[in-house]
Amino acid sequence: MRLSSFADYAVVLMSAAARHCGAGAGRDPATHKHLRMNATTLSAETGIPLPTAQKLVSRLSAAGLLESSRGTGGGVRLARPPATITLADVVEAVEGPIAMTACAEMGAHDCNLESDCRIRPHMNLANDAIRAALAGVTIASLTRDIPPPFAPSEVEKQVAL
Amino acid sequence: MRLSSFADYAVVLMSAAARHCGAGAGRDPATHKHLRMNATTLSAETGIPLPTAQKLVSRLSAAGLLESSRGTGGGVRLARPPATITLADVVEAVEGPIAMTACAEMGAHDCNLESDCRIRPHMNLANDAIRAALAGVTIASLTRDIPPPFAPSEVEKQVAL
DNA sequence: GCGCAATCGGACGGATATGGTCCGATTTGA
DNA sequence: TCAAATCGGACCATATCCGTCCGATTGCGC
Repeated sequence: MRLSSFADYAVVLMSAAARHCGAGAGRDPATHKHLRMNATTLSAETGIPLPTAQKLVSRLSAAGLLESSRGTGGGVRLARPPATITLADVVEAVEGPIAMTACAEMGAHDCNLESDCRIRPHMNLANDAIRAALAGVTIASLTRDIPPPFAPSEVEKQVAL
Repeated sequence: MRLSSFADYAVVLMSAAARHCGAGAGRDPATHKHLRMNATTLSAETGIPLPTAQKLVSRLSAAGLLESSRGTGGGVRLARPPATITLADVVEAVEGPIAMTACAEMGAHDCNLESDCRIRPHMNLANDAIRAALAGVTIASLTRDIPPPFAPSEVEKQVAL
């Protein structure tokens, strides 16, 4: 009943990305510097190990939450406004569909007594409630509240910052 | 974001136990047969592998959800009325405290920037919502609805019943 | 009072999934 | 055209979880 550390990291990473470069923010015409973030920058800022950050960027891009540009000066940026991205989106991007029981998954019909299952509708109800809870929190809301520059939710085994 | 198969099984097992022997149901004075369920019976009825069912019984007993009696004719029964046992209780019994992030756990203070964490309160909010969703479903509600004698929620790799 | 049988309880080993590391493919800028 | 920097995917170590087994304990029958 705990989300994977990947999902946890993903939330932190998306939050950091939202703080620096919103959707549509290409490059600053004045400074001519890129507003995009790359995996290295995000890693340094959040404390997430670089390889893990790269993997997360990859998955989040594949899920359509980040837009990536390759080559020199490339990087990633949010594909949508932070207010339209929810925790449910992020979690599903890295962990797959939110389904507490295997029953609840899309095309899963492995349950041998599926038609007679009494507790399944209740499970689905709870499942929907959980998804709604996650969908109620947007990335935008995570960037508000407290000023400090960075704030990893958990960097347990990270000794040195 | 999926609960372990242990937790899934535990729900099925508790549901089966509630269907047969409610709290306080000792032995039937007429038939002189025990109303208690043992791990073997529960296993046969739910399709849960016997060793796993034993393990679940053990954990659920330790958590105070089941009362176990050893020796010949022993077995287990619900420690409380089914209406007072929720999915949250069962899940916590077998999976530990419901905490999406490591931050949210009881005595976890591993986050190196704990005081500055901006997303933690939001996570806790979502966490509470999830727990509330699970706490809203009682074991008693799982025994209603549909008549068939048994109904495992998922017995994926179980070929023969 | 004693032995037996049945049960719970904990310990061990294998398997799956996760997290971390590395190298190659691709693209932009000079 | 060359070179640098980036994303993308493949590989391996680790940890957790699941399934199996054996021992400890208790109550019944003799």
